[in-house]
Amino acid sequence: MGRAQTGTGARPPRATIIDVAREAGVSPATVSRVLTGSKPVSAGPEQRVRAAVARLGYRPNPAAQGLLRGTTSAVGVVVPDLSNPYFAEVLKGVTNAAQHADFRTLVADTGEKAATERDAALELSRWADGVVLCSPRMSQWELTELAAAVPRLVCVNRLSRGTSIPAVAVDFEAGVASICHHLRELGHRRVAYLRGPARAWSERARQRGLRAAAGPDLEIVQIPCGSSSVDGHRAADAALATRATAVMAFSDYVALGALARFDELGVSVPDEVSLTGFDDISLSRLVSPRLTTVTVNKQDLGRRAWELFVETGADGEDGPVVMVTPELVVRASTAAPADMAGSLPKTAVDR
Amino acid sequence: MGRAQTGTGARPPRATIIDVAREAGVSPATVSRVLTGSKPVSAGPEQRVRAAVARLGYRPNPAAQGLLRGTTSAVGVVVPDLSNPYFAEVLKGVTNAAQHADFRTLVADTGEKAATERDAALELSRWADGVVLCSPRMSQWELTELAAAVPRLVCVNRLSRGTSIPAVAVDFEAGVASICHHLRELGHRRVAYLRGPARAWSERARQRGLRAAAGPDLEIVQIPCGSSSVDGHRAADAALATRATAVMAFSDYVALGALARFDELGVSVPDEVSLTGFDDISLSRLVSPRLTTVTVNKQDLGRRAWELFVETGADGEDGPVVMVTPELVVRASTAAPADMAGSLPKTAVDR
DNA sequence: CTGTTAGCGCATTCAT
DNA sequence: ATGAATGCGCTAACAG
Repeated sequence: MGRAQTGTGARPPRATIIDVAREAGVSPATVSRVLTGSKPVSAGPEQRVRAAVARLGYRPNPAAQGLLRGTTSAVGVVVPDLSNPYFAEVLKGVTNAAQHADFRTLVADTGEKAATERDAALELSRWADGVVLCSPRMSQWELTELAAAVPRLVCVNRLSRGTSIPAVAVDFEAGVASICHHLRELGHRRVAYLRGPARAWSERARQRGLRAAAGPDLEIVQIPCGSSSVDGHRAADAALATRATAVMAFSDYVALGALARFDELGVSVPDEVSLTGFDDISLSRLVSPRLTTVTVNKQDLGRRAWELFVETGADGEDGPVVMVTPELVVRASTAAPADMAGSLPKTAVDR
Repeated sequence: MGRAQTGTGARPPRATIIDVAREAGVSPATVSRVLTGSKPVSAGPEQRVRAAVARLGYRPNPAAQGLLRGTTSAVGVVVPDLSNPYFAEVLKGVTNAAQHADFRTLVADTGEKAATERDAALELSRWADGVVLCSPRMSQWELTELAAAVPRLVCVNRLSRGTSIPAVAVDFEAGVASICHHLRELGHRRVAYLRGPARAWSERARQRGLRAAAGPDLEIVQIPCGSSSVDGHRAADAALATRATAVMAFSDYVALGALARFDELGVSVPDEVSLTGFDDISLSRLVSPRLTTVTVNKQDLGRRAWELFVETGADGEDGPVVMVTPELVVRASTAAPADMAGSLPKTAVDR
């Protein structure tokens, strides 16, 4: 009973370094020296080794190398949800940087469940030299404990005071502040804020920005909401009911959901109500009206996490923290409140 | 010079199975037996081993296990672009299924460059037991050659006639046909098609669907376009210039770009022109008007790829091919052409 | 039921 | 400059 001649049928066993050595008429050690370049090898054997490697299609077994070197040349990335383009972008940033350094990327999706973050990180840490943890939802206490068990743990969008976990994070506080500033300049005095998950570190940071920006000339009304577009869709009515002239969403996703609801309701944006997002996902400039938001380069976030990962390996000293300041991008979803139409000069912005 | 007491400062060396054995007062083999459950172990030693494992926080070294077993319990996934939520979703599907089977996922991003696909797959194949290749752009010839070098290669959205590469793919042909049918039912007779990348397998499949659907009562005008939203934005004017009453986009992304352009132009959808997408990305139901498209469960695609991956390991016989038929979802971006308004009964659909 | 031995594939000693 | 020997951490095959 013969096997198919093409495709996956007959598969020759993988060549080992011994096969190559035999084929080239040298010792395994010489093959290794040629491949790693660790010690000089004279031209003759070198050529024969290279030829044998090519002929056999030999590639060293990473597991064996890892076992010997005690290092894997791999980095783990734990994300709450790969369906969320935000995390997919961060992952891409890490992966690209890692590939550049000849590192592999292992990925785990926790399905937004804080309970599985720990196990996922622990598991990946056995396969990789370290782990990048994106927006971990676990408690501060768990995180600290995890950092003790995982070599080279780097956080994205989660800062931990008192511990030395390296982290790169968006300055949500500053982002929220710039949105508030923008809305106040337009003349808004009462803004509804569509809250994200209460336990999220980024939400708490936003709250700090809100507290700093609130004052006699800017009232913030908090609306429980969530982080998805359907959350935004659901919370839109409550936001409208507050009689606020502007709605500030936790994220672009939430804003887009709210926008869809406003559209269903026949509420015009920005004529009747202004709307802002956060993150500047690609679709925010495609919807109508184009969304005013705050922009952050997610791939860059991932790239910086990689850099931290590399640095951390070097010393293992106190965890450096990189803050990335997002930038306000004013588009068409914000305008002066209806009762002030014409009382302010038109702003010349990216419309 | 003391190290920091918290966080990443002092790190004890990883415990090995020998440490555990010593700690429990047994031999390494017994520890292994307790952990793998390969052979029975009496209660006393078992308890001591478990306690020692917990105390030392021991976890077996996967590299060593892999070396011994000749298998890695990992699967590689190669995608053209992680920024594209389509691929991120497929990746999530694979990852979730893999995690369920206690497999790790390695990911590589080729940056849409066909030239790097081969290397990425080859590289991952050394670290994993096999590779899932998403929408490979490489030539048929390269793909066949790659399949011979990579154990357990599975393709997503790329069928190869003549070879036995297992694959799961969306039935683009049927999807396009159902859109054509829908538009013809509405009364459209002239449709502009915004073409995807000419070399893409999925585009060629769409063309087959188009050829089958075209006829005396349905003319298809081809417009070179691309696969991104900016491509759609750019090609929108040309589509309008054809005087077609409906525009059929290669994908939802392209459609969203075109929609944004129509909005800028003041062209009303669907009153002046109907518009359709393909894929049903989450934002298609949030834009205004909500996009008529064809839906496919991308995570399911990934899950099925995983299943194929598992099956392939079992026999290694001829590659099974799974076709996933997408479903038309009619929303608000399609209607009867303007010159036929009122001449057809309103369709009762998801508006 | 348990301990001892050997070897997975490789890089790195140490000899030559 | 090269070859032979050693061991990374683990599990499977033997012995007891």
